[in-house]
Amino acid sequence: MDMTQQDSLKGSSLYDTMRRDIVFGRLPAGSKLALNGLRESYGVSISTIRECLNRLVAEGFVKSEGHRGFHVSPVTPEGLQEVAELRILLEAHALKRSMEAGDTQWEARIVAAHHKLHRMEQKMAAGDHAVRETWKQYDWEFHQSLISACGSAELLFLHGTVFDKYLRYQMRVLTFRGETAAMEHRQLLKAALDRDADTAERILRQHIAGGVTHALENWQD
Amino acid sequence: MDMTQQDSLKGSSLYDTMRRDIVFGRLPAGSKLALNGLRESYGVSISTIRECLNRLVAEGFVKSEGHRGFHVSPVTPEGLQEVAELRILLEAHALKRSMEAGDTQWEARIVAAHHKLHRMEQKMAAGDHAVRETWKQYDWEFHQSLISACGSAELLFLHGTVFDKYLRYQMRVLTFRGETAAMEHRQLLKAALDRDADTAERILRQHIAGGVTHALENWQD
DNA sequence: ATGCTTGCAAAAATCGATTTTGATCATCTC
DNA sequence: GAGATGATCAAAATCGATTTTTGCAAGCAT
Repeated sequence: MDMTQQDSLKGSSLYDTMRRDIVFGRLPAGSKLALNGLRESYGVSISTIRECLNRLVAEGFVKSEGHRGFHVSPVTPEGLQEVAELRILLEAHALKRSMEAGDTQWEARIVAAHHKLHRMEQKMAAGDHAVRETWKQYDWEFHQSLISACGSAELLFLHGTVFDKYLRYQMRVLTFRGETAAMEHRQLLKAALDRDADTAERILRQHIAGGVTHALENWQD
Repeated sequence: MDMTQQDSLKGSSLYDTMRRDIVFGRLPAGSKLALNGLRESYGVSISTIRECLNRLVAEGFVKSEGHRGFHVSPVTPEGLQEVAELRILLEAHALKRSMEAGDTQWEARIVAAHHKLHRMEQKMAAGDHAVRETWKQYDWEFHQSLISACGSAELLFLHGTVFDKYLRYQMRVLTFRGETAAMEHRQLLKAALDRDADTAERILRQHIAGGVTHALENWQD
C-alpha cells in the first residue's frame, strides 16, 4: 500500500477533506470556521488549517474578511443560478470540443463511466440512500469523462471548480430526482457516441436547468 | 490616508504584490519560489509566504509538487491558446449579458474607462513605455467595465483570473500592438453603446485572437 | 569504471508561541 | 437612563523553531 506523494502531505489531504465537507454540507453554508475548533476536529496545527483555508478562499468555497476569520461561503438562489449558468457555458463548450476530438479510448471511458453511474442510480432508485455520496462521485466522473477529450487542461480545471460549486447546491436537496436525471444521462451518452452535438447540448442544458428548478422548488434556509 | 482593512493584512497585500509580480513577469515563468529567498525579498515570515502561495496555487499561477516546493507556472503556446479560448468564451458571454442589462450608469462607466485607456494608448504610441503597467491596468478596467453589468459575480470572478492569465502571456511580448488594439477598443466601445451584440462579439474575438497571434509570432523561451 | 548504498546538508512542511486585532462588558459622564 | 469611553478577553494574523523529507555527494562494492 504505497501512498502517492501528495497524500503524505497533511495539507493536501486536509484540503480534499475540507473541500468535500463543504460540498457535501458537513460544514454548513455560512458557518464560522473557528481555527481552534478546526484544529481539534481535523487534528492538525493552525498553520496547516490556514494554508488549506486560503486555497479554499481562492476557489470561492470560503470567505475571509479582515481580521474576522473565515466562513463557509453562503448559498443563495442567485448564486445557484449564476453557478448553473457557468456550468452550462463551460461544460457545453467542452462537450462540443470533446465530441469533435474524442477517439475510441474516449468512447470507452464514457461508456465505462456511465456504467458505474448507472449501477449507483439503480441502488438509489431502490432506496439505498447510503450511496448518495458515491452516486454523486460517479455523476462527476461521468460528466468529467464526457468532456475529457476537449484538449484544454485549463478548461477542465475551471469546470471542476464550477461543477463542485453546483454540486454543493444539489446536495442541499433531500428529495430525489434520479429517474429523470438517469434518463438524461442515457440520452447524453447516446448523443455523445452518435457525435450528435446539437442533441447533446440540448440534453445537457435541460439536465442542468432541471437540477436548478428542482433545487429552487425544494429550497430550505 | 486611511487604509482599508484588507490592506492592513500583510497576507493580502503580499498576495496582490506576488500576483502582479507573476503576471508582469518579475517572477519569471517556471522559476523556483524558494521560501527563504521570498522571506527576505518580501520581508514577511515563511508562514505568510506559504499562505499566499497556496492561494496562487488554487488559482493556477503557481504549481506545487509534493515536498519539492513551489514554482511559477510555466508558459506554453498551448497554454496561451487554452487561456485565450477561455477568455473569449467567458468574456463574450458576459458582454452579451451586460449589453442586455446595462443602464446609463454602465454606459458612463465604459465611456470613462475607455477615456482613461485611450490616454494611456496615446502615451504608449508616443513611445513612453514607462506607463506599460498602467496601460495594461486600464486595459483590464475597460474590459471589466464592459462586462460589469452582466449580473453574475461568479462570472466576473472567473473572468478576472482568466484575464490575468492571458495578460501574463501578453506581458512577455516586447513589441507593440497598440495601434490595432486601440482601434478595436474604440469599435468595442461603439458597439457596446449601440447595443450591437453581434458586432461587439466579433470585435472581441478578433481582439483576443489578434493578441494570441501577435504573442505566438514573437514567442521567446 | 559503474552502480548502489549511506550519510549529510539544504529546504519544505508542520507546529507551538507571540503579537495584533476585534468584540464584549463594565464604568463613567452628561 | 442613554450613550460614550475604557478595560478585559477571545480569536486571528504573524512569527520563529522543530520535524520531516529530499537531493546530492562521497564511499563502498562489484
